[in-house]
Amino acid sequence: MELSGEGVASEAEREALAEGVYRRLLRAIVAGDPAPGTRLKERELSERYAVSRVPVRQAIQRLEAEGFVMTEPHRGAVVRGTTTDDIHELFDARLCVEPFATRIAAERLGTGVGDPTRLAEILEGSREAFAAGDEPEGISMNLAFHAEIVRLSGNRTLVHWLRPMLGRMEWIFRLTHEAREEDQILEHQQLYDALVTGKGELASAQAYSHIELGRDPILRSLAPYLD
Amino acid sequence: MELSGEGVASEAEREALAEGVYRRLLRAIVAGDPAPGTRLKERELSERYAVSRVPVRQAIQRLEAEGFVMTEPHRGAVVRGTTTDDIHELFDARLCVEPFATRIAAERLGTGVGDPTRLAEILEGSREAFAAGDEPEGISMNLAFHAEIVRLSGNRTLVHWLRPMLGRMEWIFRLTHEAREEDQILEHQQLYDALVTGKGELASAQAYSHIELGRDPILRSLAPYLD
DNA sequence: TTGGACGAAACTGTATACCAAACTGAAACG
DNA sequence: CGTTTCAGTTTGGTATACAGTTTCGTCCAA
Repeated sequence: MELSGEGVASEAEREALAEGVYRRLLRAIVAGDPAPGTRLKERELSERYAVSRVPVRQAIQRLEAEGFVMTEPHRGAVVRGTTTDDIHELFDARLCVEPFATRIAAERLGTGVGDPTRLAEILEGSREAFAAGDEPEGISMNLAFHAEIVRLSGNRTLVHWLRPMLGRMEWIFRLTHEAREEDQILEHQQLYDALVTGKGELASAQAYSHIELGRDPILRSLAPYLD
Repeated sequence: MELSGEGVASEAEREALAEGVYRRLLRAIVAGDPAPGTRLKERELSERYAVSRVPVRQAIQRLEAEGFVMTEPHRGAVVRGTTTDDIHELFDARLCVEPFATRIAAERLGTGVGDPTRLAEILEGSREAFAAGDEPEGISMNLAFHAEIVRLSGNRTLVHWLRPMLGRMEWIFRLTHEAREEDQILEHQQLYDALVTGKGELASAQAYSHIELGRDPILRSLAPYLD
């Protein structure tokens, strides 16, 4: 399951080297290897990935735009730590985008615009992954479910906004193992039902509470990792 | 009135050259000089701005992340044209962010968090600018009003999302002269009153209808410029 | 011993030159 | 008239160099 690069196909193969560095670096940061606070040194990275400094800088610039690193003049990029406020900000931002996108997606699906097939496949896939005990795959699938809903809203801007947030969510879930597996699947199923039957208001409200239900457990589980 | 660079001070002086190229290029695009469809040639720009290709590429990358240009592999960046769908997408995205941020800002202000002074100054400034017949300044002020509300939500992610949208709004207003001056000022005043008295629900609803009221006039005025 | 001044090393920000791959457009050809 | 080829242009990427900052360790002095 490829998390990034959905919906914005043109970006996928663009600028191969910088793209590759970005992808590997993001994966590494999400995995926690360059720990928060670590300075990302251009020369070091360019040697590690066997490219010149240019693609490295492009990748870092993109990571900064998406909020994963912070750069200061002449001091380069450091991996951003995460505070309680950051988590709240993340969840608030999701509450802003996802219920809104869900309503639009439901209204579109209700009038026959858009195809919920992929959404159903993802939902089924996450069920199978968790049943098989493959937590990482289940997490990816769950996040892909959210991404697919926003994609079904047909608004590329919202898709664009969601992507880095899902990266942070992946980081959170991998760190905490706080997947709320059964609850999530149940809520996703209800959300799916409301979506495909075109019940925009209901679907939106369910998306809202689904996100909000995750906040406190995550804040508790994440507490030891927060700055 | 500086439109960009509010709220994210650290980005202001960072990477001076690339920042300058970005700023001048964005200003030029918003002004319509490199018309939509124009290819942005790195060498040409680096000569025009008397810098090397590196800062130019950084600026272009940023413009792409914010949606002002589109790049394809080995074909470089072209200024994005605007379609009717783009306008709808822009307004939908604003409807997503601004009412949400407005509610939070109102609730914060209602509990004494945050300072509405700057908001009041901006509102007064726009009134004066329009009274003095300075339309560009009035437009900038009006957009700054929206930016300030989102800033008062305290959510940097939302601020980050809003910035490029205001750039596009500025482009639209300068092109169409569709400022709805009196209506805008009146609606802004009502919005301000609801905000400072902590009426989150009301303020949010007013933000929503304020944005929605602009959509149709703009679509009509903008029709000749759309692809 | 501790505090601060000093200097070298490291790193970023930028410029320049260069190469390969890909695209473009026009001429040549069937 | 349509297709193909080919040279020029442009981007994507690399290597290298250098100035300005920051960082860090050392050394001197109180």
